[in-house]
Amino acid sequence: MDNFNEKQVCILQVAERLFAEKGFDGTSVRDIAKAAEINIAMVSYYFGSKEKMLEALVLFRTDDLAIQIENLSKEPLSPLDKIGRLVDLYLTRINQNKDIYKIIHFELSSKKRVMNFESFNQVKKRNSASMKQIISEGQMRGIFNSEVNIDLLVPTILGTFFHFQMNRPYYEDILHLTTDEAFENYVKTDLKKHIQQTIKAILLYEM
Amino acid sequence: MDNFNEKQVCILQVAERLFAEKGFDGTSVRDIAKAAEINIAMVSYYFGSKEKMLEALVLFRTDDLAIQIENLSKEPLSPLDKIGRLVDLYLTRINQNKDIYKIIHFELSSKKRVMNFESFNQVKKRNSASMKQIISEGQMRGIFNSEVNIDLLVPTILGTFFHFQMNRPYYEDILHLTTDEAFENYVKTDLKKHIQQTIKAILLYEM
Amino acid sequence: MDNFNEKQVCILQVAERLFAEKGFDGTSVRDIAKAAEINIAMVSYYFGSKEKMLEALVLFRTDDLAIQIENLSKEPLSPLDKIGRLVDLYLTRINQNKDIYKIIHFELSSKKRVMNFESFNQVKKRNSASMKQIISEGQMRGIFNSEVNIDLLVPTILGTFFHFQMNRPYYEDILHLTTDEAFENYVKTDLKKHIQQTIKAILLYEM
Amino acid sequence: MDNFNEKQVCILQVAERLFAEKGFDGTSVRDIAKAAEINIAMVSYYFGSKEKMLEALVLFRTDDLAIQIENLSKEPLSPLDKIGRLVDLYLTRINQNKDIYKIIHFELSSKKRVMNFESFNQVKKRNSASMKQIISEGQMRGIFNSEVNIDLLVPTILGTFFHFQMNRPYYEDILHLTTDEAFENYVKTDLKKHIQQTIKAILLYEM
DNA sequence: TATGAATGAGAGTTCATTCAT
DNA sequence: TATGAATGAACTCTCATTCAT
Repeated sequence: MDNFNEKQVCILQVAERLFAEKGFDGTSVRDIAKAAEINIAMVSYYFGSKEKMLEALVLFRTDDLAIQIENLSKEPLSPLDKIGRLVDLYLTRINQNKDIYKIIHFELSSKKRVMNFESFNQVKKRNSASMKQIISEGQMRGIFNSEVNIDLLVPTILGTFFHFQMNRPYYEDILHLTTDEAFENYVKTDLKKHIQQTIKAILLYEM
Repeated sequence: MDNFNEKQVCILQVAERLFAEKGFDGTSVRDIAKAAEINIAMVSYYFGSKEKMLEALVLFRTDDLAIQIENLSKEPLSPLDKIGRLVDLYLTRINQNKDIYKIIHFELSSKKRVMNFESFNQVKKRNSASMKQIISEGQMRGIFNSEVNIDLLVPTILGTFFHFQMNRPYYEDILHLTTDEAFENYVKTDLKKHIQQTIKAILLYEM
Repeated sequence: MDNFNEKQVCILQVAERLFAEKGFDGTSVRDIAKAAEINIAMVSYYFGSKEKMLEALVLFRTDDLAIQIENLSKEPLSPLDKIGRLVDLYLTRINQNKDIYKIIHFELSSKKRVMNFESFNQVKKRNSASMKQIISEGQMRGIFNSEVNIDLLVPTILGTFFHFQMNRPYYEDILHLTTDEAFENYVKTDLKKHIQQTIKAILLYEM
Repeated sequence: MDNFNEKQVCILQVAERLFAEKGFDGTSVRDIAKAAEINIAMVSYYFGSKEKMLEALVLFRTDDLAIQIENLSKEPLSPLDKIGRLVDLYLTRINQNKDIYKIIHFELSSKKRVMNFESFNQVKKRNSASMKQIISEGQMRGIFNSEVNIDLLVPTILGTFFHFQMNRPYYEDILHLTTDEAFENYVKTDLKKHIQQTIKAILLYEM
C-alpha cells in the first residue's frame, strides 16, 4: 500500500515469517538480516528501529486482511449462500495471512509493547459490518434466526480456524495428517466445511 | 501437584503471569525475580534454567487443564443438557487457566524452542474422549446429528473463547465493556451462551 | 602430616586431581563437592575458602616431596652410583607427585593469587643440599667435573621430566606409546635412563 | 601473519600476557577488555568467543615458534658448533615466546578444553627434524655418541629452561638475582651455557 | 558437626543501535 | 544510499560463600 521500496518489502516479508515462527522478542535483528541477506544496520536505517519495523509490517499487511464483499452483495444469491461464500472468503483471506494474524494476536494481548492497531481495528470493523449486512438481510427476510449474537460470529469463524492451526501438531497426530499437503487439504475441505456448517447452524437453528 | 515447594510454586505463578503478559522471550529472569521478590539466581537454582522453568510450569499446570466429567456422565441429564454442562465445564476450566493456555499455544506454534507437550496432549485426548462419549450417546439415541465432525468441536469451543480474549481491546471497544468486571461478565454470560448454543446448533441442526 | 581428618584428606585428594586436570580456576567448588560426594558447603566449612583449601593442599603434600638421602649417603657406593640412585629417587618421587607439582608450578608463576610457598622452598633447598653434598664428594675425589653449575642440575632433571609429561600427547604420537602402560613404562625406563645419563655426562665430561 | 587486523593483534597480545600471568580460566574477558582498552563485546565480536580467541592466539603465535636452521646447515661449522648454535636459536626463540609456551603447555595437559594443537605439533616435528639432521651428521662422522636418545634432547633443552622460569622466585632467591635484569642476564649467559654444555656432554660423552 | 537454602557478584555472550565513511 | 565497525546495556547462568538450623 505504502511507500515501501523493493528491498524494504523483502525485509518485511522475511521479518513476518520469522516473527511468526519465533515471536518478535525471539527474533533478533541479526536473524532477520541474515535471512534477508542484508546488512544488520539496514533495519534501523530503513525503519528506524526493530519496533518501528513491526509497526510498518502491520500497516503493510493490514490492507490484505480486508475481505471484499462488494460484488458478493450484488450477486443474486440467497442469504444462506452468501454466508457460505462469506465464510469462504474469510477463511481464504486469513489462511493467506496466517503469519501476520499470529503476530498481531500476540501483540494485541501483550503488555510488552504499546502498539497502535487502529488500522487493524478499522479493517475488523469493516469486515464485521459486511457480515452484519448480509445477516441482517437474512433476518429481515425471516430466513435467519433473529436471536443470534452477530458480534460473536467472527470470533467463531476465526477462532476455530486459528485454534486448529495453533494446535497443528496435535491435530496432525489424531487426524493422521502426515504431510503438509494433507494438513492443508484438511483445512481447505473439512475444516472449512465444518465452519461453514457451524455458522449456518447458528443462523438457521431455532433454539 | 508435583514436588514443587511453596517458593517454587510462587515463582511459577509469577512466571506464568509474566510469560502470558509479555511472552517467554519478552520476559527476563530479572523481571521474574523482581516480581516474585526473589534473588535472580533462584530461577537457575530451583529449575536449572529459564527454559527448564518453562517446562516445569507446563507440567505444573497441565493437570489443571483436565475436565472432570465422571460425575456428569452419571447424572440423569439429557445428552443435550450434558453438552451444555460440558461446555460450561470447558469454559470455566480454560477461563481459569487462560495464562498457561496462551503460553502453551505460543510455544506449540513456535520454532524457537523444542518442548515436550506429551502430557498436554494426553490431557487434550482425555478431554476430547469425554466429549466424544457424550456425543456418541446422543447420536445413538437419535438426538444428535450424526454427520458432525466431532474432532472440530473442541477447536470451535476453545477457539471462539480464545479469539475473543485475544482481541479483548477490540471487543471492549465495540461492546462498550469499559471495566474488567463488565468484560468478565460478558464472557461468563453472553460468550458462554453463544458457544453453548453454537455447539447445540451444530449437534441438532440437520443440514 | 597435619591435623586433617579422614574426610578432609579425601577432599584434598579429589581437589588435587581436579586442580591438576583443569587448573584451580577451572575447577569449581561444586566440581569438587560432586566428585568427593560431599556437600558444597563443606569446603568452606573445613578449610575456610577455596583458596585456603589450596594452601592446605600444598602444605599437606609438601612433605611428600622431600627425598630421603640419609641412607644413601651412608651406603658404600661410588659417587657416580650415588648420583644414579639420587636421580632415581628424584624421579620416583616426582612421578608419584606429578599432580601437586603441576599445581604448584602453575601457582608459582601466576600473578592471580599470592601464596606462601615457604615450606615448598624449604623442601627444595633441602633436596638441593642433598644433591650438592654428593656432588661435592665426587668433586673432591676428583671424579666429577669441577666446573658444573650444580644449581642447574635439578632444573635439568625435573624440567626434562615435566616437559615430557606436559607434552604427553605429542610424545605418545611420535614414540607410538598407544597405551597408558606403554607411556608409563617409557618414562620409567627410557626417560629415566636418559636423565641419569644426562646428569652423569654433565658431571663426567670435561669440556 | 594471518588475517588479523591491527586491533585484533592488539587484543591477542594483551590476552597472551594475561593468560600467561593468570591462566585462561583466571582471566576474564572483562580483564582483557580493560587492559586492552576495548569494549567487552569486542572479544566476541572479533573472535566469536573467549575460547575461540584462545585458538586464534595459538594459531597466531605458532609460526613464531619455528626455528630457522636452513642457513645454519649450510654454514661451514663443525657439528658441535652447529649444536651450540642450534641450542642458542632454540633458547632465543622460546625466551621470546615464553608466554604462549606457558599457555600451550597448560592447555596441552588440561582436561578442561579440547583444543586442536595440530599446527603446534607440526612446528615441533619440524624443529625436531632439524635437530636430528644435525645430530645425524655428527654421528655419521663419528663425532657424536651414537647411543643418544635424540627424541629426548628437546625436552632436556626446553624443560630445563622452563623449569627454571617456572621456579623463578626460588632461583631469584638462592642465586641472589634481585633485579629483572640480573635474572634475564643469568638466563642468557649461565643457563644458556649450562644447557649448551649439557647437550654437548650428552652427545660427546661415551658411557 | 554438618547441611540445604539462599545470595550478591561476576562470568561470557548477545542485544539493538549508532557512527564514520 | 548503504555498510562494517563498534558500543553500552542487558541477557542467562555460575560462582564462592554464608546462614539458619
